[in-house]
Amino acid sequence: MKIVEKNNFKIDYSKALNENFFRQDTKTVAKGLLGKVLVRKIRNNYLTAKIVETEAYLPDGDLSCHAAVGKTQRNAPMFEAGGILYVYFIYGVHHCINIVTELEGKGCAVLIRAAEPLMGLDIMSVNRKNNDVNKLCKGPGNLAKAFGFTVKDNFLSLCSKNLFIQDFQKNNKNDIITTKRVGINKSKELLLRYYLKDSSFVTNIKK
DNA sequence: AACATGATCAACT
DNA sequence: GTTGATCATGTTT
Repeated sequence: MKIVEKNNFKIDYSKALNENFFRQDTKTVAKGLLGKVLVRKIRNNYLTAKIVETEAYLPDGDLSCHAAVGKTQRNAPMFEAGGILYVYFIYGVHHCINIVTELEGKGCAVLIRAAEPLMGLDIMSVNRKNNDVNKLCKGPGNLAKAFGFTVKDNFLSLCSKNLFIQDFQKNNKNDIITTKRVGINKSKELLLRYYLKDSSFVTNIKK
């Protein structure tokens, strides 16, 4: 396997998170994913980016969670056991990727909202039709587009050599900011958005 | 009718 | 530079 390295990050499948990580409490997973690296291999190329912003969507008391309406064709992946992908299409234009959490039947996930591109920037730029590194994976729609995720990728395992989350940066509690979630109208008062304080790759929210 | 968004453009500091 | 209006567009309710 070709050695690939960038910003002190080196792909190492032995450091991939296993199912047990994703099957924890959703808030724990959402916070825990910050600083870790999303790795996807497509057509023998690696795309990698450090996760800097997430949102939790909870199985109980969260009307904004897609699973709150019960199991449907669209949200079916959310009811599987944690550790797989849930991708949905939104506003007729964008895809958003989520990592399913907790146990089978629960209905919850973590939305990946932004990441710091590390490797495969050339391919991400082509996918995005944009060369601005700062913005390649800024925002859930942009992130999914940079990585080439679509609804066809629903149910994909996040514990495979072609798609996994690699342990990387350790955060202090002070490094993580917690706020209300973005772009929702139900259960909007819940503080379930998390991001790394000093990252310039987090989405800029306008009030 | 609403939607877990983003690009663009006009008008303003 | 920033801010706010507008729009693109498919799927779900």
